[in-house]
Amino acid sequence: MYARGIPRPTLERLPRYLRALRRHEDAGEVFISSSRLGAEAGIEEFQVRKDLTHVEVTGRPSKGYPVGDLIAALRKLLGLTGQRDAIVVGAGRLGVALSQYPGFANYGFKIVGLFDSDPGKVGSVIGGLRVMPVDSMLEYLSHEGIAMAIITVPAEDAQGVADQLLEGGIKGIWNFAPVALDVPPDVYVRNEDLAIGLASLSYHVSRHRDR
Amino acid sequence: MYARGIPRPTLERLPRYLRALRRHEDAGEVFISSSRLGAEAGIEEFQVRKDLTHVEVTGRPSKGYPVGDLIAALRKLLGLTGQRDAIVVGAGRLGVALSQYPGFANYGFKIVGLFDSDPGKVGSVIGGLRVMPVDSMLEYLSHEGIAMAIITVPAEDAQGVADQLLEGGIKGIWNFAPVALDVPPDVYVRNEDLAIGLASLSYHVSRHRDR
DNA sequence: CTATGTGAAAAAGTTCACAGCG
DNA sequence: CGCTGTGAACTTTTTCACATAG
Repeated sequence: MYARGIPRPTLERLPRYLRALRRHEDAGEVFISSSRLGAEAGIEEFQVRKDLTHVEVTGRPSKGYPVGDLIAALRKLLGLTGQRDAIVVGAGRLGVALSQYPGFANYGFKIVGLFDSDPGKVGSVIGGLRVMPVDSMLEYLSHEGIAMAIITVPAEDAQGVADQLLEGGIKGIWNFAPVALDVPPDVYVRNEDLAIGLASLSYHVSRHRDR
Repeated sequence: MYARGIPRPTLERLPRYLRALRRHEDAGEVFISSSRLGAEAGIEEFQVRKDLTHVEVTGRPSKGYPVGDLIAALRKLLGLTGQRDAIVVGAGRLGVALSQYPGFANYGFKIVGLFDSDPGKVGSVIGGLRVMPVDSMLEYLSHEGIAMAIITVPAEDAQGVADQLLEGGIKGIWNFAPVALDVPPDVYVRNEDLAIGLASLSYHVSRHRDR
């Protein structure tokens, strides 16, 4: 019912509801129950109801939640209505993959700039984006008013890049470099160390063997 | 002190300790304190100590934790000593990026197979890996005894791929397709919807604007 | 009779504070 | 002393159960 201070785990689940809801909208369904929504998102139904408590939408007993309204409310809540442009710093394989990742468009996100420090990469056009020199990043940001950036540079360069992003007014950083970034508290950093994903698989698989 | 049932958040932090510890080992340091380790991993020191409770290593008052022993224990705990080969299904940009991601090698992980259903991709060699047809995957798995797989195919193909992986004896799946997979309970699935990352940034950035 | 919304209970995880060991 | 290890307090999140609304 309120929009502030949503629990982190809830926040991670909201996009999954949104995804499932869109399929229902496409199918022309007007209401969806928490149990149905949960089944599609892989989440328990009472968790769904609890999560939706944080959204400005109320369900109807015997019917469920209004699909269209819920989508609109989730989009608003997740900030998917405002400025959604982001840049990628680091035109390696991962940076390139992310800069063209089709899944982002589904949420209205657009990668509008791709930067690299390698002169051999700068100037080339990758998937419709021209690779720009990192040196020009600050100037670029000062013109464009972009709030989100993705870092896919090597660990040793990440802090330097982050410093420039901050100077350029970036308020949210998705950091794929395996290093802890030092930023002021008003800037949100989401760390995504891909190796942790494999390590996690590895742990579970090895426990599996032990049994 | 025990190795079973480690809390999920702890498990996600262990690889970060491992990363920091290796830097210390390289620097020739024999002991490290929880405060130092925490600072490098970006984690509070009491959290570090609590987490290390789950590891078969004990620190020494006034000195800290033995770096070498701790590394060995973490590696063992995370299953980084056994079979660490994995395959990638889906040779799109993301699949290719992951199949060559240098960060995996740091943990001893190796991507040994790359599969795709597109005949136009099959047969080409990408970063030393030959793209193999998905049709041959089951046979491949039955020979190789691989336990981990990464799915980067489109959402609509993901369940079909997962079914084949299960049949091939895969016990851990890292799923980048934005869909909930249906698998038996003894198979571990880690879902990684990249759009959630951007949505999360977006939420925090938009709250930032509101203030 | 079905499905929401929510207090209350339970579980999980974090933080603290400090006893105790080298 | 310095730094670990951990019980206990606290906080957050999940789970449950059920009154309530259409």
